[in-house]
Amino acid sequence: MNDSRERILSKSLNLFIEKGFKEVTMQEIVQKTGLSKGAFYHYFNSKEQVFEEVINHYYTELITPNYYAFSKKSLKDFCADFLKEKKNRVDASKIKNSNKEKAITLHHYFLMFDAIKMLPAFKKLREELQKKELAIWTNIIAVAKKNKEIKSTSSNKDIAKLFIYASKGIGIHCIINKTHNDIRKEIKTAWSNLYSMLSNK
Amino acid sequence: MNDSRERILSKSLNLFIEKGFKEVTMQEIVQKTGLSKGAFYHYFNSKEQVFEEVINHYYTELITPNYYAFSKKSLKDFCADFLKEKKNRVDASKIKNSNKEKAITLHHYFLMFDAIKMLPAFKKLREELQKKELAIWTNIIAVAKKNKEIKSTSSNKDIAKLFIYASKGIGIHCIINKTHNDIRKEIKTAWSNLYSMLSNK
DNA sequence: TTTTGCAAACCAAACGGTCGGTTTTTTATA
DNA sequence: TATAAAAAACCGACCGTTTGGTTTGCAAAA
Repeated sequence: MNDSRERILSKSLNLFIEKGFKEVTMQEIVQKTGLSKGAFYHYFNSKEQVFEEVINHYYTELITPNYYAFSKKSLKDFCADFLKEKKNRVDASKIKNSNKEKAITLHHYFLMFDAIKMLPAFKKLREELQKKELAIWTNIIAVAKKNKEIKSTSSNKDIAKLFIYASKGIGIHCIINKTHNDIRKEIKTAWSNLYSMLSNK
Repeated sequence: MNDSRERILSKSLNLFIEKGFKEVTMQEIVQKTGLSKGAFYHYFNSKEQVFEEVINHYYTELITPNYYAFSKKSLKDFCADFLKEKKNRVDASKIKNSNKEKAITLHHYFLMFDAIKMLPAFKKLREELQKKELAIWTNIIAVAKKNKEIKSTSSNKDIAKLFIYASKGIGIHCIINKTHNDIRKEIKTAWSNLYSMLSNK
């Protein structure tokens, strides 16, 4: 693909993450890319269009887990795989975008909200991903029950939800309080606590 | 207090909730209030100032739980009280502001993020509230352990976190997926699942 | 007569976007 | 392989609109 075009996409993404869609001005985009407004509008019809492409090309894959990498036999392994895969995914997107940021920040959340607001397709994708996530967790819980890895009177789905909700709660909590570096650790301990409550002690 | 001034505050709040700080324009504010720009700037120095006052007077109390209303003896009661008090609080703010909205929406989150970004005092307040929340949960968990209401090898704090994180995860999850009406129900079942996992069955 | 409450006209700056034109690169042809 | 035509890449002045904010003036209350 064209070099300048890619440059615009890349620089725009950084700006969007930094400040959100509305707060980024054309001036800034043009300035960061080193191009002119004319050049920009040669490649894109509008600011909205860059945003949409940026979200589709970059952000979508950032939030899409590769479920095939997860263990399907042990809940304990599944949890570990989940965290590992997520870390890899985030790291990969950082490298790809040569972003110096060390972690997902509150700004990433803003951007996701912008995307949900502005792009119905993205919103739908997210909803489907969440359904899939719940399904896959429910499945591994069922397996773990059968294997006697855990035991509980709660339904598989309800247990799955506890794992998911805990991680999400930790997510916003750490991001809002700018303790991003603790996210993985915090999720790990939360999950292992849940696990020990479920395993027959 | 002056009538027009209050009117500006009230209408601005609704607009801020609907669209977020940046997206609300002066035009809209004066239009909704039925006043003129001159009138607005007679009472306020800037858009930022209204925002700050709106957050301080209305939003702060919306997010501040009245912990005295909670049971200090039984975890089960504490959970119920927590949900009931939260409902009351949200309802009260709705009545006060004659807001027709049925539930906290994604926009409320946006607004909170705006407030965190723009108002350091609000950010601090939130952080303190969260610390307090964790402390009070940890305490009730300790009590419940002593009472043999629950039993677990996990630390009180870790268990407290599970309850808190679950509710927060459910919060964003429901809000993003526009299933606001399920929040209370969802939290209830999540907590009761946690509870049953902790109580000696 | 002074202060309060407000309206309307007004302002500079910033916004996203356009447009006429120039330079650079690619392609076609002789 | 030289050259002309065409297309793609690019520039920056400019446009109309909207932004948050100001100024002026005036009617009514104090």
